[in-house]
Amino acid sequence: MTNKQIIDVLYEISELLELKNENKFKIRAYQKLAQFLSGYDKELDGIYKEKGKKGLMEIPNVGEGIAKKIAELIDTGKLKYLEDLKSGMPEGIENFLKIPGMGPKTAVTIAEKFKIKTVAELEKLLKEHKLKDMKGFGEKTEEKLLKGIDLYKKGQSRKLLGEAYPVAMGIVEDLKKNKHVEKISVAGSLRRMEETIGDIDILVVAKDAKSVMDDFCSMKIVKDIIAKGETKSSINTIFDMQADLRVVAKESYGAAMQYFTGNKTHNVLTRELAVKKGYKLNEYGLYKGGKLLAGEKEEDIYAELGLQYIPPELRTGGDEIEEAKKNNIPVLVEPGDIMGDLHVHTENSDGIDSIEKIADEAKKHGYKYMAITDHSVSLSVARGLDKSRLLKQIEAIDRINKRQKDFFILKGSEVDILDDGSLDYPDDVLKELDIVIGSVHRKFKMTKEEMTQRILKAMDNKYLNIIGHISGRMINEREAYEVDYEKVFDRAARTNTAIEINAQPVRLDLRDIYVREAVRMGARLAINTDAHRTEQFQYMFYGIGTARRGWAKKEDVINTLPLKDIIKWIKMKRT
DNA sequence: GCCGTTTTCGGCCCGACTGTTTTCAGTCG
Repeated sequence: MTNKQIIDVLYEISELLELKNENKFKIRAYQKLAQFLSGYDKELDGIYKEKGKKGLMEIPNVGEGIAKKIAELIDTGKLKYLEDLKSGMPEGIENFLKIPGMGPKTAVTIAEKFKIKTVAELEKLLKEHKLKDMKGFGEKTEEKLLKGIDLYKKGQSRKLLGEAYPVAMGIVEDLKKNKHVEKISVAGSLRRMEETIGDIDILVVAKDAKSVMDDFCSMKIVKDIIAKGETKSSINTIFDMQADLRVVAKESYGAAMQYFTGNKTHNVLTRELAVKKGYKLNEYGLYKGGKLLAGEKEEDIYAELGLQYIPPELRTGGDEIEEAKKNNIPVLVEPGDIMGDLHVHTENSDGIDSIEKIADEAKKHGYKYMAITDHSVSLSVARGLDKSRLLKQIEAIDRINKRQKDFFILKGSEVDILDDGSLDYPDDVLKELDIVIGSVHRKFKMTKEEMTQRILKAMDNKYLNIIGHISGRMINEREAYEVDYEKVFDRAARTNTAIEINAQPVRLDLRDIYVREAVRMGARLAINTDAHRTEQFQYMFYGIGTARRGWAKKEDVINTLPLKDIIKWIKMKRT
């Protein structure tokens, strides 16, 4: 049983309890744990099989009640408690909760009164105005729910970080034109650099809030206005993403940033900490009695709570607050630390730009080096290079390198890791290269054990320096194949092989929770864009965000090294 | 249902906006 399956069950229970109008703290207990587990890098299945129920109870937010349920789930694949909850419910009612604007109260009332099970039936009722006579139910509510059903039908899957960020930046640029805007920033999951984004949160400091609200609600990309108030507005955009704007006074900017950046659990934890100290924390400031202790700067809020500053990417409601108490938050890797990109494709395989153009672009990004890593011979769909084409490319790169100072192109390849773990070029070809990435591109459906052995064997090749996009996942498109990460990281640390954080928005692979595990185990990372055109160099930003979410420091990442040190590092494995 | 420099019971974060409410419930983040 995977963590994800358990997390889904926990959420399902919390939804059903909500529908039953159960104690809200009980509901929160399930949600809290579900959220905690989504950032947890250990497999519950393994913990239970090794240490039993007791082991489960060592996990934060797991007590006796839930430990018992998880144990039953792992043992039998089923949970009686959940089935009982479901059996007392109108069938299909959980779907109603997925409609924006529809909460548990409305869902239960409607389902019970009209005996309907599907969203289609609900839509029909709404269109026939059958619900209008219900208490507290007017025309506007009817309209709101119909809009909600439209959104539901589109399947509001979360957008990729790389899709949402440019939209958010567009909004920021638009709003900056308003002369009342003193400060503006993205917040929420975007600022936390989550791999997928539900909606765009933007925070503004302005004296004339109304004028900013007006501008926000009349932007070209506005599809419809969900809410418009004095300090808060929400819109739907033509990109099928919701955007929320908050306007606060200057003295509350830090408090508001703190409040709108943390995920729900992080915020609850910080506010609980405030209460324990006899303070109150809200989006306007940290207060003791009526007195404002901190508000303008985010840093001050954490300091007054007795915490080290917690970077946005770490505010996930995991153990970051405990670590901040102990001053254990590391200095995380930053964009300025990156010295070069080690995974780039050219027109010679499935990229579109020439080596020269790519090199020029890399220099513009302030890089000191880069690696050209086209595909290897087996990957014919990507026009992988055979030996003679690869040797020709090597010569070409040598010629270009002779012409330039202060920038160096490493001759590389993204070599296929074949089914048996051998590499797609023989060693006498590999040794002509400066750097080698090994990637799995085919035969994803192996068992976990087989896939792990395949990758371990590849790492034992002394010419292999980096494992590329290790899980093969494509967010919202393709599931990751299973790998035993602990074994891979251990081997990586011992063989001087780096694990890639592939910065393509659809990949972000190695993902955040495993980055942290890799760092703990002493494996090095390489943050690469896997660019197939020069515009994709900007993806580096997303890769760094993922690294930061995994608590990675500059020294954990090989492409923060100066050229001579990275060459030294590669040679270490070859000798 | 979890949790404890307020330990085994009694707490458990805080506020904005909307619709239809004549004082507030429901939803959302």
